[in-house]
Amino acid sequence: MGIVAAIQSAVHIEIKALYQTDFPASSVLVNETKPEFEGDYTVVLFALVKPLKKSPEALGQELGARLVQQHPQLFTAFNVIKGFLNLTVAEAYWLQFLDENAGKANYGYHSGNTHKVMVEYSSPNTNKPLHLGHLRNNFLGWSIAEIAKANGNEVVKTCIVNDRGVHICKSMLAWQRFANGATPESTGIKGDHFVGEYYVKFENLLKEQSAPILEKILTGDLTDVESGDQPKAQAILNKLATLSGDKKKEAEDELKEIARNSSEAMKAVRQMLLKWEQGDAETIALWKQMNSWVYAGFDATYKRIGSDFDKTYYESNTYLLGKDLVEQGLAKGVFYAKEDGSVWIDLTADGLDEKIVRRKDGTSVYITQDIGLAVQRSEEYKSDQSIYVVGDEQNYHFKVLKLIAQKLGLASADGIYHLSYGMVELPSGKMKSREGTVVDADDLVDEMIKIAAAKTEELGKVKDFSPAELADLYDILGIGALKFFLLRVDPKKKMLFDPNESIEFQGFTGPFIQYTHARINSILKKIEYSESYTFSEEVNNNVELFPKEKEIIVLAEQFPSIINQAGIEHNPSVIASYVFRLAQTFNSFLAEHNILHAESMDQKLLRMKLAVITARIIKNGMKLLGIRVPERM
RNA sequence: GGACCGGUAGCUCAGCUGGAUAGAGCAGCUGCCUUCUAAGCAGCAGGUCAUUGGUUCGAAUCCAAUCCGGUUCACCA
Repeated sequence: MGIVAAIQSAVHIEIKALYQTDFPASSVLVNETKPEFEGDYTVVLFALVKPLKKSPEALGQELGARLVQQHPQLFTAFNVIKGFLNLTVAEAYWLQFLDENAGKANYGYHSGNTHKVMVEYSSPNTNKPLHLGHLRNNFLGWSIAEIAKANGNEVVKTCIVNDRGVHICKSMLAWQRFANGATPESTGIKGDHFVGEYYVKFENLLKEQSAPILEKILTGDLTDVESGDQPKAQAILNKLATLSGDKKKEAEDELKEIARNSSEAMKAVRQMLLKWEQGDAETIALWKQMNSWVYAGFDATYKRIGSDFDKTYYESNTYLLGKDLVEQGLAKGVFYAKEDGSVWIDLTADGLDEKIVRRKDGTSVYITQDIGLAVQRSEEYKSDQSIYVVGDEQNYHFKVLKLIAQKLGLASADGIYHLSYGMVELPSGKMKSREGTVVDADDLVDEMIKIAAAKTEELGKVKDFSPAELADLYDILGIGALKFFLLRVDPKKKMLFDPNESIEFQGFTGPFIQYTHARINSILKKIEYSESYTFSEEVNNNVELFPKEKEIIVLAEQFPSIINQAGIEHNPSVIASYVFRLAQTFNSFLAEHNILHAESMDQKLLRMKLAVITARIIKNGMKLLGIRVPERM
């Protein structure tokens, strides 16, 4: 039991004893005492004042006295200021805590939760390389999975690869037309980038072809427009003159889209997709070939950034799923069919809209496939929670997904959790692939490692490192900085990626924390501390703690509950903030006190334990973020 | 138009189950390396917590309205 829970429990017991009133322990509000007051933890009394019919001052005095009297092993002093009961926790408690935990390799990690959690993340498209947005997704997904494990859960990491569809055919078509048989091998270009180039080539072709069509449409001439789109185009044209501002822009974009769809290139792409669906040998062969190039590229990137999966699903295998669910839904009356044969669900009662679940041609739409996959996976793994790490532009999609699953009565429905994260934006605005403003993942990682190398060399502390050690260090620092930068903010919120700030190695950054670890490690080495060292039987309750020493212990004691909190909130930034605060506190302590040349043997031993537990928390905490820490730097 | 998310220091972000004088980092300014790594430490300065109203002992936090920004509401995925 952590100290906060212990305080809550003690308050619960003593209030019952004093006033025969039962407050659930968990309802007792316990905060860290602000530095300007005397004490470690504070019980906020206001909520208790009214039911107990006591003044805050009287209640504080009575309760404080009683707590100190009844729990001398926990509390040694108290004071009451306004409605706040500040408690000083016994030094012996802190020392014992330190003694019991400093040697634990897995300090902070929980065990024994029986939940089976599935985390789906990454979900790349196989038509272009990974970019900055994917990095946030990958880092988040990986970290969430680790945090779930650290909370004692069994975790399965999955990935659904979007390996089929119009966008893939675009790259394929461009390759057929422009590549002259070129391959990643023949050009020396990484596979995913190679394929991405053809995607861009296709987009350029499309731009060329659709521009004149759009011009013609705007003159009112719809002869180039696909017959199916003509009524829609006409309707937009009719109201175009009456529109202005955003509405006008929207209408123009729709026309642009129609023009694009009417181009020869798009017709060819749709033809190709049709052939793919029919299993045309040549098309399938090209598709396999190009995807294999992309996978080789992805694998290399995943390896560098430390992403991995227990199970990878491919949309080409799953896109037909969900059909029988439609039948089930119809039978249950959850869905209804329209005259044209399409199948829908009416979610207006839930504040949403009507949603199609099967097209009139009988094929299933994205959301139906997703439900089908959800069912398949939950049957395969029997997980009780599925966390989907997907951008917040799909909030609506997942709301609908969960609702449909619930209405169908699927066992896995309630376990669906959409970990929605905000977009990564640049100082120049949003990343747009069509405008070429995306930050490429590989380039970014290269850049970070390069900067890590430059900064390290500049400091000149690594003269005795071997080339291999150096390369590893630069990796640890560069990727660590990047991961920390992307994970330190609340996932829910959109974030700004300022390149200048991301390469900063000072302050609230990965390298700052890594540096603290290296420093501690260097001290421990000088003390000749080793992992096999055991602290038992060395408890010394006569040591008086300095404020900085106590601060570290108080923080260290919070680590398990921080992990718990991060798990409940699905939020790695909780860990990032905490580890930073701990590192900061330790550095401050180091500036004030000496470990090697401590005032006494007892003091030295105590500080050694502080160093050990701090280093361990940094290491274990950073591991939950997917960040390695160096032994020296 | 409906739904959802956000607006906190010059910048990037914490804090949001209501609690003490709203916190970090960066940038700016002062100090501190013959003493365990200065990728560090100590300090100064910087705020109408978007606005208005409400709820109450107490509101950055809850409610309502307004303003601003974003996302979404496809027989796309």
